[in-house]
Amino acid sequence: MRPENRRQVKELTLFRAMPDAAFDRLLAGSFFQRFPAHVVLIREGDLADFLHIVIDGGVELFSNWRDHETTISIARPISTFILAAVVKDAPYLMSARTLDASSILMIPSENIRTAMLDDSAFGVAMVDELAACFREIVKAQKNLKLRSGVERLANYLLRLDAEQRNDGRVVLPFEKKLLASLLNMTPENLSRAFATLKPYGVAVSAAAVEIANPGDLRRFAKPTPLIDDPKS
Amino acid sequence: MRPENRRQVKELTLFRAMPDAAFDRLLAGSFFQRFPAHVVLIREGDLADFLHIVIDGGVELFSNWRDHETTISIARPISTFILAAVVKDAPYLMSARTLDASSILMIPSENIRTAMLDDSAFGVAMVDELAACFREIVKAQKNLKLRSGVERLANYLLRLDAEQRNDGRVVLPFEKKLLASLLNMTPENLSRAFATLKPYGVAVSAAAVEIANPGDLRRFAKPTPLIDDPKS
DNA sequence: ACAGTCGCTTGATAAAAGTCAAGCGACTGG
DNA sequence: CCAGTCGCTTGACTTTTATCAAGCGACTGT
Repeated sequence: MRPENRRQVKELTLFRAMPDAAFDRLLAGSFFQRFPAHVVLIREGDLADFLHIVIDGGVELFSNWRDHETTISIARPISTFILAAVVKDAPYLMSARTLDASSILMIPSENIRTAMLDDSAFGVAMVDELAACFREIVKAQKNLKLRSGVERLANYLLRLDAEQRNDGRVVLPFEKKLLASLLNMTPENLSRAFATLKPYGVAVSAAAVEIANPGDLRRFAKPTPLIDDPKS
Repeated sequence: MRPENRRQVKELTLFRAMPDAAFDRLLAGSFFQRFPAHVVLIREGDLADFLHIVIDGGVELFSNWRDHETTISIARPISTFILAAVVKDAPYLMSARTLDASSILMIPSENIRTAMLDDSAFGVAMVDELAACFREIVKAQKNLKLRSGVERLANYLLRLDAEQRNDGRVVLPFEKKLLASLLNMTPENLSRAFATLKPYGVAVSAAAVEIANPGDLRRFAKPTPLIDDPKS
């Protein structure tokens, strides 16, 4: 791991308040590793030996049941994933695979748990992180239960537009197939959902999406901070 | 609040390790209140002033968007709810209403946050609680995204059967209307879902459900600990 | 006792989402 | 260069789910 990466990780709210020496102890026995795209990092049901942190690239968290598979979320740098399994010392509930070539830092679960007991500020940071994760997934749950597929897509596009701030020109950050799985629809259905949004000024060509008039789309999508605002 | 109630709350994993004096400080400024059925305790979007704990009765956590409403979860004694909003000092993401006549203990958010800073063992307990909540809702998400309505019902019945341990005789703990909302279907559809399960030995009469042969239902429902086991 | 409401069920119908099949264009490896 | 694969789209069709309407029985308040 390059010193710059160490610095980036240390900047996470989770570790920011930690004394340098404690952070070094935390990292003892960690691995920093580069993986190619589409490598499975974690299989659901396995025991949570390591806390994972995406330093570079991207990771898909997904799950299977019978012959179905669904994407739960996408982890982008710099962020942790599967924190909850680590603190509970329990089996992972989700699998994880790299989206692109990615750098991953793996910290032994044991280190996290002991650091938490030693350092109450770190405990507080963990509480904060877990609460944030919980709220994210509650929003995802509401999104899923209260909205139709087309509505989920419309609101997703508005979020991208807000993130990318490029005046209605949005580029999808990954394959449509994956987007479909994240939004809980089939790829065929996603295609049709884009077509449905055409009258609201949405034009797609490959990964580039143009939102002619965000106001129109907004009136259709009816976003609310209690579902769509990443903070809050 | 009766001394017995205090003892029950103190028994929660969240508070168990806390010294008695600290627990008293935590409860300073708390309210213990009885509410009739169907009273709204919390409105989503409001600021999280209090941590709520169900001492008796039951509470439905739900959410609205446009003209839709959905149940996110049910809180039964003795348990906390909306913990995440409290620690983030953020708006509630869900509304809450009593299901039956209920006793609720309300602890000022501020007390929780200061207790967390003062007492690192309490911080650890909070981490544990939040991680458990997170894992619960991840399972709910998988349940929702990977299974059909009938499959969700079948697995729900199996869980009730395991909880109630009454040899295939199960009693639904609340109205079918609410169950439908929890399972993300309409009441009409829930009726039909019960009918669909008839060939697998499921017979309904009002709130009483008889599972003639749990093995049959199990083969249909294909439960997995990674979705259906409340612990794990 | 009675009208009124409410929870639940059933049937008919409509809308949403999934499946199957085909085709197109981009990339990939021999 | 070419065959093969893969992501994506479109069309036809099926299945699932929601909506609308009606009816039944239990409970409620007058």
